[in-house]
Amino acid sequence: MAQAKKSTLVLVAERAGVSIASVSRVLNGLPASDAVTDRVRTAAAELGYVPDATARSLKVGRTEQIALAVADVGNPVYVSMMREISTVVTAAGYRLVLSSTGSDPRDQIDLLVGLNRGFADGLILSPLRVPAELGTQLRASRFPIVIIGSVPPGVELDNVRADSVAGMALAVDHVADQGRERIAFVNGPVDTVPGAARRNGYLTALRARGLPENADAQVSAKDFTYRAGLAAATRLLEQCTPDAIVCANDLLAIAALNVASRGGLRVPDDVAVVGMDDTDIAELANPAITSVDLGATKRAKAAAELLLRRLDEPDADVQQVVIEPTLTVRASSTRGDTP
Amino acid sequence: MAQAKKSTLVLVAERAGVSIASVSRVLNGLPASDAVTDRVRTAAAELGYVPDATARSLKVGRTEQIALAVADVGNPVYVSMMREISTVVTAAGYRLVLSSTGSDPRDQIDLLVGLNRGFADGLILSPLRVPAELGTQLRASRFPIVIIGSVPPGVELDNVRADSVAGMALAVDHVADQGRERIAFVNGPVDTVPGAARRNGYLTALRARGLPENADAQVSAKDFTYRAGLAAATRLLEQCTPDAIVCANDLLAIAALNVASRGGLRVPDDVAVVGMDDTDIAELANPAITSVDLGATKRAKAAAELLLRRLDEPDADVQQVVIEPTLTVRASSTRGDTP
DNA sequence: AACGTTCTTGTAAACGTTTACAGTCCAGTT
DNA sequence: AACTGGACTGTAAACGTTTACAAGAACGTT
Repeated sequence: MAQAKKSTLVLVAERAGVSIASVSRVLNGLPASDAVTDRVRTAAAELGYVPDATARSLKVGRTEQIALAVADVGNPVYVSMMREISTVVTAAGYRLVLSSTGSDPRDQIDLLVGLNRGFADGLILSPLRVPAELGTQLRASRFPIVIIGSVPPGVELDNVRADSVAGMALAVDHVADQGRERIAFVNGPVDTVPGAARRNGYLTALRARGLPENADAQVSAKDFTYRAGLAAATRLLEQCTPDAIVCANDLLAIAALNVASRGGLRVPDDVAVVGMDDTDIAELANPAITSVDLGATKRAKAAAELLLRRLDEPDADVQQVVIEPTLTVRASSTRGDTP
Repeated sequence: MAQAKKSTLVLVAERAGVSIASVSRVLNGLPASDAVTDRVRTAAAELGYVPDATARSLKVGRTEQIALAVADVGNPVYVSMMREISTVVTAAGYRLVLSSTGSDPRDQIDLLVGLNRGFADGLILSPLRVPAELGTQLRASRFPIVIIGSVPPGVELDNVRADSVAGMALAVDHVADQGRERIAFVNGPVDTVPGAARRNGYLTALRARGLPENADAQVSAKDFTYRAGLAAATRLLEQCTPDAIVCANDLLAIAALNVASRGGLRVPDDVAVVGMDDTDIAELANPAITSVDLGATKRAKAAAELLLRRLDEPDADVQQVVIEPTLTVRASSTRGDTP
């Protein structure tokens, strides 16, 4: 039935009494006489022959692998992206190679030169930070790359983006519509791409609404994590008394929620909390957290499809997709009549 | 500086005026004269030469890739395992290929025959369910495999296991030591490997403690998810009034926590809640959830190291590692004086 | 001065496929 | 009977490396 030795085309060919070309043809469904087809099929089955992926890759110039690089494999947003990308690319017959680019910006560079070794046919990259050298490396790549997030200046690549400004507006408008006016903001690090974008969105939304910007009502966690969020939210509530807290992240939102309610504030009656990304954990907070979905899975799906398309037609026009955010209202922001 | 065409050994050799063998030797650090070394180095740099991974793999018979197969890329436990495995194997110079084996048991089989195509040098497999055919396929594999979880009967493979019985005992003893006697259990599906093991652990712990088994105090969620947990916990609290709820999972635990507190029960005063796996989310529940760490990251690390070791010495003895569980006590189970 | 060492380099084969090309065979034409 | 064409099959060359082997150079030894 199955065996422990590896068997090759020539073994199958010998056993079937044909040339290796014929074996290859039969196994790839190219035309062959019934007699040869039969002999090859049974020989291959008897030997438990499985074609070698590496040899095939070398010959046809494709690895059937797609690389995915995210900053932190553990982050819930990336997790949902990974899951989505994984299903899309495996459905298309590709394997997924996972690279965690960590916090070291050099990792991204290393990855890109690594990509030029040809271990994958294409790359989906979601950079947290965008150092200058990344741009030059991106431009020098021989392989298709699609970016989740914004591309460095001067780089022409397929990319898919969230609309942070619209997302923040959704959050701010939602609580402002309830008559809340002291809308605070718990951000992540401002020197990251999402951190900068969300800060910009928050300020724009405030301005559009005619609400004052108040420096005391803004804090930045030193990370997009729960721990960092606890510290930031504590700081925030020491320096102001908001009636709504908008957060750059669901983890930060849960932190804010817990700090607030442990501090004796009632959520949502005294203060509303709104998160962002609408990850699974938004639902399991108590009360469940209203969250702006920036379309992580949609972005992931779009990115995967963009890459697959470019692998099909390498010379197609560069495409840019923007995913519109949506608001999922839950108990943390609905006074009185909880849904 | 960098270029868009792929350059090969022969291009570098021509430019340096030496043979491809010399280029290969220089680039691999084998002895060569200073003159040749210099010429090759500069030629390679000028051309932006990067060796082709596929060709190298074909020649040396290694892909420098390790495959990881988990049931659900989205599950927090698997996420932390992934993260750990990712760091260990990349530190050792391997890339990580991710396969989600989903719920379809055929996926695992497909993966194993796929592995025989040689796209990876080894596999780390964490099967949720273990159909009979999996055993025969595992035995037939030409490549090193390490199992996270228990191995099918008759299969000799490196593996690393959690000690569910000890873990459950930790949970049950913890609440029983507080004088709680009506200790309920929210499990996941019993037809899964962890589901069965945890159920067994719960019953064993109860017995060891001299506590009665009560069918009404046990429910199984149809999934290890929060949603399923809500339904199961609701059912549980309709059919009994426990003073402690032990859960097979942190997600299930948070569900139980929320159902209980929304039902007017005070946690931990009226009822203690204990989770399992000690994932990140245990900490962000309110109150934070006491959880038994079954050592997911330790298991992941051990599995990765086992695989690396076997890749080094293929004929080493089969090794089996058991990770001891630990209990992290948090607010959800500590009456009165919260830590 | 001839010889053995040692060090360096080139030639060529191999890894396991795919595929262009040429050859064979056979049927159908003229 | 010779010829054309089609359908099939085999030969051999790639893909880009690594590496066994042999050949050559440089050197010290007798």
